[in-house]
Amino acid sequence: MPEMPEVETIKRQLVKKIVGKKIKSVEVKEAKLVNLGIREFKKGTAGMVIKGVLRRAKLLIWKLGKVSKKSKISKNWNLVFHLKLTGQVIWAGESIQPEKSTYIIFNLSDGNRIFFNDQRKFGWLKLVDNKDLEKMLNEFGPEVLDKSFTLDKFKDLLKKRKKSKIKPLLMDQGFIAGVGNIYSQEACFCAGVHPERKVKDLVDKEIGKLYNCLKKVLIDAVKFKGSSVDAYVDVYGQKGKFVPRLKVYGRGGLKCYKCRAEIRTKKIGGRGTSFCEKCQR
DNA sequence: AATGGGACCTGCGCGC
DNA sequence: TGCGCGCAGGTCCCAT
Repeated sequence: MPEMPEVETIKRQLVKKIVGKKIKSVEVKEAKLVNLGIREFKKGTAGMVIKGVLRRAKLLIWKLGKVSKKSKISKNWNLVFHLKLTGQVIWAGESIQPEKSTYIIFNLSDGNRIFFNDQRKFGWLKLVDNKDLEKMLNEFGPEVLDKSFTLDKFKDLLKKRKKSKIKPLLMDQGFIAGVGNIYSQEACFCAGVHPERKVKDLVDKEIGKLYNCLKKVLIDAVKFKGSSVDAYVDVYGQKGKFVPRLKVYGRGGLKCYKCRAEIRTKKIGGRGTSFCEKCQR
């Protein structure tokens, strides 16, 4: 399912393909996936130029602008995507056809198209102005790979959440942004920290390890274009290559790569969580 | 403040 | 073969 590395992969690919392109028309086949009425949504997106593509947390953001006759930007909108569990953003040239789960189609004026697919229909697209976008983005904690996210910053944030279990906390988007069920488990394994450890019981050395591991895991996952569990594919329909490198996620009942003990799976904070009881204390 | 449960969806794998 | 069931997970909302 798409977490930061998957959305980042999509963003990087889209930057190369659609920035500067104009949206000629938009088709919406499932009204509940967009925040406005279909007519309004189309009105706000068709005719706009894609000025940029960004990512924040697990959100994909298209900066839209309309160029007036005097070639001044008259209106600025932002199209925000959340892929949730099964959303896909597909770059379709002329030969790739929509499928059952293709609910939104952007027809670009160069003849190419972008599909938004979502087999479970949990994902959404919201057209918002700059002010609403800012409000939306302010709800998130820091980006793990941002240079402002220092070890001291991480420690400060942890001080406010002493009673939390560490693994669900890492998935809390208001705490830090972009980490979901896969990479929180991987970071805990990498740091040798049991996912149910309370923040207040973590010693400095463990916090340091968690900090380094969070970054390492995310950097590596981006490098391998994410993990294709569930429906995730990149803009070209290609699977991410990180799954074979996952150490605990999805490995319940298998042997720990480090100590050969059996990986356990347990519900923690309502989410399936795999870990090695021997390596993670 | 933190946790637990349900809701939203649909495809898949399991057991019979 | 086919059916029904439970499960999966990101996020929000409500309750304890």
